Amino acid sequence: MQSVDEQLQVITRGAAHVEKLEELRKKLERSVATGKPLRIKYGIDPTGFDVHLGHTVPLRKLRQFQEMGHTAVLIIGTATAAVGDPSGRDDSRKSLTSEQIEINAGTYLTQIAKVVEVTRAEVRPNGNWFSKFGFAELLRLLGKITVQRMLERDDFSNRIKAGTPIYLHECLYPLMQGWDSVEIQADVELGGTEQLYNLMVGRDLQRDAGQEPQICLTMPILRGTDGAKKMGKTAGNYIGLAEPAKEQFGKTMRIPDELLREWFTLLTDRSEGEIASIVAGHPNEAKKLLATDIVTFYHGAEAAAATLADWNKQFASGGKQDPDHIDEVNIPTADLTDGAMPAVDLIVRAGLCKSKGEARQKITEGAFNIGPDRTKLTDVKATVAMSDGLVIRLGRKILRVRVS
RNA sequence: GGGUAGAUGGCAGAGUGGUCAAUUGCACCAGACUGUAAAUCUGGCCUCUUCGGAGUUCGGGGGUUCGAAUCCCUCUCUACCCA
Repeated sequence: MQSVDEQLQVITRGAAHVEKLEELRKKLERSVATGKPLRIKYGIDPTGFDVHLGHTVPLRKLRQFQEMGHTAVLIIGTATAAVGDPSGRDDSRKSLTSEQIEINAGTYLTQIAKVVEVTRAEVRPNGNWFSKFGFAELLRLLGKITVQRMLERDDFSNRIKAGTPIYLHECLYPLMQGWDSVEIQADVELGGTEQLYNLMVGRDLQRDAGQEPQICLTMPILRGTDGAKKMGKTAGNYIGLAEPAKEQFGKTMRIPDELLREWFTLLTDRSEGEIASIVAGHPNEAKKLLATDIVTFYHGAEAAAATLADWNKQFASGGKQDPDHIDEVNIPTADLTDGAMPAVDLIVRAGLCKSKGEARQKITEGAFNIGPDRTKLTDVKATVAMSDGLVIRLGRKILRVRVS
């Protein structure tokens, strides 16, 4: 096991806040002395299907704890998902049915496994204890916190000001999350900065239950590909762990330059000094490196190299070439007339445009071209002579047609 | 329980009987420029179209009218105020 100072250095890298650092040091000292690992809690609510890079910020931290020999405790919020976390929200969450939650929980775990060693972690659905929770226990839990304290948090006071509703059950959420900490006897809980309130409730409840309060370790919120909003499903600015290498790479290349440092810090293990020198260089090169790092992590070094090669081939200044790996679309011969097809139909069939009208517009704009010499079609009524393997392009999208 | 104000395209938000497929902003897509970044400019952004138009839209349902997003009835939902 590494020394306390070494561990502290790893733990605090990239972290936003540690509550409290001194207590953490004590816990680590004891752990090193006794050889007993700390219990590191991280909770995730299965509210959707995609785990994205934003989630990986605390997850990566959890992995680092694992690498140092501590125990990761993953709380799957099967019970809390039904309530919905009000943190950082300006409206209430839609509650999910238990079937949805069940399905989501499964897909979440397989995705999380890309970051954390799930097989070595304790996985605890919090429905396990909340389903047995009695009304008397609930009342006792509710008695631990005042309405004033609940309402003073920013999320709620903003919503009160804005006039958006706050439902009573949402107030239950922090208590439930805090109770999870008691159930699993957490030493440290990880979360985004917006989680601080919820994490602190855990401390209170643990103290109340006669346990040593957990350390609250918050990580900065990762901004999404737009560089403005928090990465999330609703904002549509996220990169999913399950996305293909090409998508992850391309999306990373399109992030604003200002995001580079933040992303390097929170999404890679590179040292601060290394990051500083990378960011000082040309942003385009820095982004390629970042994109390669990310793709390597989720798809392996080989895939990353291939994706980078494709990228360079397609976009490197000078000759524009087609990448080696192009997605394919199948067109049955039966749909062709004399071996040809109207360009407009082809574009829609290939999924490059949503409607024929849009396809016409794009053709007029000169966005559509085909074949090895990039013949630009500008006539809305043009037909395309179809041959197997024909490459069609619309803007930055590129597809190979398979005729069968 | 009583009262008031609302529900318009992905979001915000105009429109209050015909000139409304619905101003505008954001987001989004494409073109030019570039580093497929940003910024900027241009075009587009319900569907179909023989490019003349045509068809379905303004919470749901029903009605008035030659004609409704706009008026009436009703249902559903939401916020605010009073209790």
